Amino acid sequence: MSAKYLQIAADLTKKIEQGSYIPGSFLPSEPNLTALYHVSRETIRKALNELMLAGLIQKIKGKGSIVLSNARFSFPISNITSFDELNQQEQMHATTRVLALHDSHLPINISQELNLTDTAATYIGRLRSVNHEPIVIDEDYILKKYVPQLSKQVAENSLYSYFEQELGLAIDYATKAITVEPASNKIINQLQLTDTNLVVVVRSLTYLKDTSFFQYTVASHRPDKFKFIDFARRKTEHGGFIL
Amino acid sequence: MSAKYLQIAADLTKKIEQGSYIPGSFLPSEPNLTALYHVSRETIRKALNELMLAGLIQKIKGKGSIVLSNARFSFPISNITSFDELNQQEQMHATTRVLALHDSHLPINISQELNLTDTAATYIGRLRSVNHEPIVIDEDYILKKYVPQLSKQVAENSLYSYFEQELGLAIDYATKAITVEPASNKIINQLQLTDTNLVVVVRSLTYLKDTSFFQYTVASHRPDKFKFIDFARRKTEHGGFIL
DNA sequence: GAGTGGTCTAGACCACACG
DNA sequence: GTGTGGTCTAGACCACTCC
Repeated sequence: MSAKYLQIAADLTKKIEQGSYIPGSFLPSEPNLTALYHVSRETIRKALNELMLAGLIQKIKGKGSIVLSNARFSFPISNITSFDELNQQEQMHATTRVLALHDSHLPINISQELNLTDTAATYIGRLRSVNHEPIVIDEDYILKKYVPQLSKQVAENSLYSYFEQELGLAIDYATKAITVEPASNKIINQLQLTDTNLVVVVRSLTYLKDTSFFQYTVASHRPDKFKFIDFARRKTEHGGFIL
Repeated sequence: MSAKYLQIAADLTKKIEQGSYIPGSFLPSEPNLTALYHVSRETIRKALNELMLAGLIQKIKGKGSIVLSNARFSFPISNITSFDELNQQEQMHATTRVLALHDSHLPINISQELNLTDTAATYIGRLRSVNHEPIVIDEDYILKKYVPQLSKQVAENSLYSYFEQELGLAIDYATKAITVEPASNKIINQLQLTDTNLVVVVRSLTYLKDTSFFQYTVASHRPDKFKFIDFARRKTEHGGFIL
């Protein structure tokens, strides 16, 4: 049983997606939602705040909460969604081929930057394809400390669901960097690049809820298949924040 | 006079940045912060939530709020920060050359997608350079409805500070899409690309606080100079959200 | 003035971590 | 058990929008 405000947020999200609330129109006012859901106003406000963060609504003081549209996240890297979860959402026919799976260590620059001593890791190399077109090469380093063993079968499916559901690991946040770089010949061949030697590289450092570092990933995307969509709210000045 | 919780968030942020609170250590507990700042616990929690969103701390139930580090946003597209604001933050010597400034209209695909009729806009083309190296070509379409006139002088400086401080426009959020595409010959020349014809294209739709569409921007970056860094929290399943 | 969202309070109960 | 963060309440006052 999750928190009330999350249930309310999920319910409102569903109603927006189903069209019960039309983009451009206003949601019921906070006092009205308070009555509808039989909760206090602060709880309603927490729920609406979730919709704000998701870019689904915009609140206007003195007027109300307006339903936004166009907020389509077709490749939401910003939410740590993995390839397999995307696959299900986007209804595309994707395949994953495991190219390598063996014991290894974190790259030195990473373990140095993070000040880690226990760098034993499992290395996984995977080629993801959509409709028989190679899209991205994922290279993962997963710390043995948290995942001692990994099978090829798991690697062919979703690592994240295995980590979370089978191992009970609580994945929580990540820092990601996107750059464009020349690819190695190996990757050029694997992605079947012909016109260019450039790939989009997304490097991720993933952490657990207890802030321990857990996984390093380098994803090399075909540049013509890469798309990243983001919703951003403007920071205010002088130490201000998003609201 | 901004809200208490924002002042507290700004104060805590300052103390983290100054090193009063060390990465890896815990902040004072919420009851302690309540006493320190003489506010209620919910107000403290709103402040801490801002630090969470900014990736500065991580809260662990039953333990406390731990100070994170490593979260360095060297090119935070995800916060709508503009080139000029970045310039000041990053201490780099940057120049802006205005290549074009004339009346125009929004591209048809944009006005159709957004269902706009009043598409009169000012077109601005600008070349941004750092240390005499061309980095990015910005092409802006700014609706005349909100900004009837624009001078070359304003375009050479920060459009955003002009919009916000001179015109009092409240810029609030944007959707952004990042792709990699072949560039036109014109842009290839302007960015002095030699090894490749690919550029990183960041398209932005910017909106005001009242949800009215305001500006369309196409930024074409030299691929070797492009970097995007992001901090992301994991979405929970079944309609769940970030927290 | 009536209705809206923005902020804040003082208290309560719960779940989790640790000794 | 004690301390921590997570949630929720019922009320209050303010600023803004619109009539």
